[in-house]
Amino acid sequence: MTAPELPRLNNRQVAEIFADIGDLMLILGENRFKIIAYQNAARTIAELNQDINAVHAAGALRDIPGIGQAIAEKIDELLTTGSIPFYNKLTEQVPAGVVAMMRVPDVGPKTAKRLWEELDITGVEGLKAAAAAGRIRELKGFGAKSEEKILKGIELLARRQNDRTPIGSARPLAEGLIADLLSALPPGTIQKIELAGSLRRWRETIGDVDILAVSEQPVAVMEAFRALPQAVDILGAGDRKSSIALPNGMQVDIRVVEARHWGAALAYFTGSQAHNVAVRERAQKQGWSLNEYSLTSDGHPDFPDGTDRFFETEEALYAFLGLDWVAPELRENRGEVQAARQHSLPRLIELADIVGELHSHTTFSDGKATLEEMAAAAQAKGYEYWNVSDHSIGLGVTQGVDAGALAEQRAEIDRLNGEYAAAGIDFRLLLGTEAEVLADGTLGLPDDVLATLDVVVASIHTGLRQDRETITERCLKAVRNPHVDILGHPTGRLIGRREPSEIDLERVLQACAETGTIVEINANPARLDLSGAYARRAVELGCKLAINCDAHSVDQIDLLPYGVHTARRGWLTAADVINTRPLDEMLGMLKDRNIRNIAR
DNA sequence: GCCGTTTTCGGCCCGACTGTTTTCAGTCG
Repeated sequence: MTAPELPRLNNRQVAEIFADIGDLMLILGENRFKIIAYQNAARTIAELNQDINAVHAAGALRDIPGIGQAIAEKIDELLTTGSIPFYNKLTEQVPAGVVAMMRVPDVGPKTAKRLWEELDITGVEGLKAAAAAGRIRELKGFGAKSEEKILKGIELLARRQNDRTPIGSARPLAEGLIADLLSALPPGTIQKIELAGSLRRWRETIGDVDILAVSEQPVAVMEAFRALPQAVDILGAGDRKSSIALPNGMQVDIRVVEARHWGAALAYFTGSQAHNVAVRERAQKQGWSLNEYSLTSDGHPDFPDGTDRFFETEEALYAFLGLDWVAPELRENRGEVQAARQHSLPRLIELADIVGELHSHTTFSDGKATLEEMAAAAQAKGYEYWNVSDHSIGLGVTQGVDAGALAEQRAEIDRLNGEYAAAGIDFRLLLGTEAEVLADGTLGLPDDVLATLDVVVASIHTGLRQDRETITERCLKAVRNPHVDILGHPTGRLIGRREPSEIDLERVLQACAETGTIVEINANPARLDLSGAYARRAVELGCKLAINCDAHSVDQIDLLPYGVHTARRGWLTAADVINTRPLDEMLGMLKDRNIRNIAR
């Protein structure tokens, strides 16, 4: 008798189960360090850049930091039998809706447990009704204000569709807030102000916006902040710390510190929590306790306990602990603290390293600007080369280029390149296409047409719901086509709106490494595809990458920083990215057939 | 439950703010 086929669980689904275990244990009041272990495991699995099933099959679960014997066994149970007895026991003890109540701001495990046990409330709906009916004040330690807070929290929860906001929405909002705050105060009130938290680390989604400032007049800053027109709600109002809610439900926290606290405070509020813990452990070993203001001696042989050391910059703080300064994008406790100690952090790619774009659109397909307008904008931005890569025919939703349109584009590009050359401008247009990878893995244009182009990007836009084997084989077929230079937005995800396809990235990236196909980091903040984590994996497997804006309008050329910071989250250096290279060198890194087309 | 450049046992970050308290527990980041 063979075991019934189990549905395959992806990393996110496995991570959710372990996060749920952590939440259930919180409510049941289990040992907090065990809870932290489950929470860490959940986070690690969610951010893992390899398929958990593959790691499991290879017997390498224990190699994942934060996964020990007990959790490895539970993952094994889950993947081989489809369930975890330990987890089942927990869910039997706590009604399903009780964990969900913890999503309401200010409702934590203790509160949720009391609401359930003492008032028999087992869900957010019941909580809302009880608060509205004034039943919660019956509990010792709760009053009318608690009910108000709960109702407000539920409202806030409903207003934001997702827990986290894509960085592409959050960053402009946050930058606007800072600008408005500065203009609401007399010049000089704020000496320093910076985004901290996940925005400074350039995570792809943002929970809360964290702003850190230095000012001699913290109260004035607090008042101006809470009076901002974007504040639909005041969630906290202290002398040095305040929180507001924005119309989209996003929470913004501001904190004002003294100038001498800046280094420790910026490090503290940039996080991540896991990175902070690792740095703090390092400090402790040296006899220092680290908080958001300073290092305080605690068991240090040379300083009496309680001696403070202040740092005006992060660099000074890290240096004091014997660490190189760690770029915020790396602060996820993925080996960066050890590398900082060994002075082996990579020299990360920077925005200025990018000299060319290899994926862009014009009115020949679904772009908003003409070829000439895009070229002028690109040239004005200082690019050295620019690949025009309109959608090929084959993508149903938009008009695409065929051989005739490509000939037209070639003529226009030749004319413009001639003008640049005559004017002594160091800028070169290339002709390519974003070839549609059709459902069977063939491309939207025939090979003899692709062979005439300078740089071919191949992308999947439709059929993203194909099963894992089908979409992987389809993509592999495109990658193995000798005319395909770049694999565009490999997973097809749209952050917060569409999950990545089920594609087996490990196999695809291996094939890219073998064939010399360049892998794209699509800089559009809705995509960021590959992600930083998978970009790192791609480099580990021997791939080269390209960071592309995929601009459909002149404005979208400005999205490049999202791509560069994503690459930095993947520990990438300029050497890993081909469009940091001068034109000839870049072309030489493509599957080599292109050289003959471009040399003239 | 995890982990090790003092440890295979004994640790595991810490302060601000809030609400309901007369000294603190809960939540959050």
